[in-house]
Amino acid sequence: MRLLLVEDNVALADSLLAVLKRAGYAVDWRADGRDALLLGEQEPYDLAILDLGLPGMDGLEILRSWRAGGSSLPVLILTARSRWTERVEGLQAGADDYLTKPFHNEELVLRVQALLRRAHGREPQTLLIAAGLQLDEAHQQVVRAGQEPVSLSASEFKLLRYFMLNPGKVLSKTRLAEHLYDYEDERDSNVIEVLINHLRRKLGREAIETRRGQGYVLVGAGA
Amino acid sequence: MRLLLVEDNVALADSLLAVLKRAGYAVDWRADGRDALLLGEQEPYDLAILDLGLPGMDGLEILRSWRAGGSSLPVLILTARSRWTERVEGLQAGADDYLTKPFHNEELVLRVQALLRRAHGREPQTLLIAAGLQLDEAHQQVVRAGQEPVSLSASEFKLLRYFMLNPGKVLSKTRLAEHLYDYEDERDSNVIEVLINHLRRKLGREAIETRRGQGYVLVGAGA
DNA sequence: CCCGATTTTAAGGTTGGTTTCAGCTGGTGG
DNA sequence: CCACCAGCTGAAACCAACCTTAAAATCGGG
Repeated sequence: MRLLLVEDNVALADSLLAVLKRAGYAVDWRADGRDALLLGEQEPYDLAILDLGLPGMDGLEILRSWRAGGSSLPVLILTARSRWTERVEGLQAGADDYLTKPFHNEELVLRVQALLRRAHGREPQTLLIAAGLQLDEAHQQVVRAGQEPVSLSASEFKLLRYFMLNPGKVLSKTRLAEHLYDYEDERDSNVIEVLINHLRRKLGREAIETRRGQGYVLVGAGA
Repeated sequence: MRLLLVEDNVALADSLLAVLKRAGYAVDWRADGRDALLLGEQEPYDLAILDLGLPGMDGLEILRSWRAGGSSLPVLILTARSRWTERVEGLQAGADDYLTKPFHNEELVLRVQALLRRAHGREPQTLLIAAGLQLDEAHQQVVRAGQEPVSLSASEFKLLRYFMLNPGKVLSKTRLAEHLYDYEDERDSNVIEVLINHLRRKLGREAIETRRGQGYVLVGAGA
């Protein structure tokens, strides 16, 4: 799988490069819009990640230009939260998905995976399986092996997904909070505790163990 | 292994130098940011340790500059007080790990080891092995060769880790206390004795020997 | 704009880890 | 052999982390 990353912020680009490579993709990076435009036409990429605030040539122009040339290259757009009207424009211009900054690395990888699967004609398989649970991204619900589906709220879902991405690991409250809320403000609250409580109610008390002073673990296979 | 230490506080730098050298690394030290920037570009270091509060040029700038130049030098960041926005910036700027001051010397050495291993493609192994025990930092657990994992409380764990970092050595109660509690007031209590008692209960009575008037030793391999 | 659902805050209760304490044990020197 | 001192140990007291519940704020759809 070969990706093209178009991003002018060097620091961010570097970090994304690292993440994507670790996720097993070959990634080319361009900071300049014009370069990217050409590259995207010439090289057989499987997907492009496009930042909208670019020097030289705007991300949207690049996208429109590709689409005008008949390319169906899957495109994931990165946009700052402040201007999410861009998102609409982006989708109209032919983007396949978008992600607002700041975002979490896991989120990006998930989107990329989903897009690639979709591009390969497969149903974007959205079932994440761990600890005896199946998590269905499309319907925001969870199923325990052979039981009724459980419906979760948005944040319960996010939290559980993070657990399922790290099965068996001890996750600190801080880390969970960091993942749930796009970094920024430090929170002094017990939101996480409350959410854990909700999850335990819905999944069974034993599903999540607490390791005092360290964090929580989603426990294995379980009955 | 050759490290670059960038730290402007002379006292701290001195102490870190000593620690790192004792751990078997060759270390160059620079207090000035600009110097460090150049050095990091010119010399083939295996890892850099970077303080964020620097005169001349900020640690983050240095890091960004290195990354912009294409360097993949592993970087460990030191930051005061868990001002975690700094930390996020740091990681985004391409740092590989961070440590908040104050920290214990052993902690630093452990991180450095982990980073070096990771940089060499190995799984960042978190298993500390000594005296027939395996100590797993990630899960805060201890396993005796081929037996059930033993669950330890936070302070029991810290104490045992210190023993395992100094296998076979006689450690005085004072020294253990110093290590357990960030060098504050001299305590007149038997906390250590109590903790030793707990450890003996969980690991077996013979695991720790008493040297009357001197301290304790974690005893060797055997049964 | 209103209503129901979700998210966040707040408060009090519970649990379990840490520290202290008091009495005990056993080695050591006189 | 005794007295003393370092260390041992169980239990109480204390404290911080965590749980739980409910009410307040916020969000989203109609």
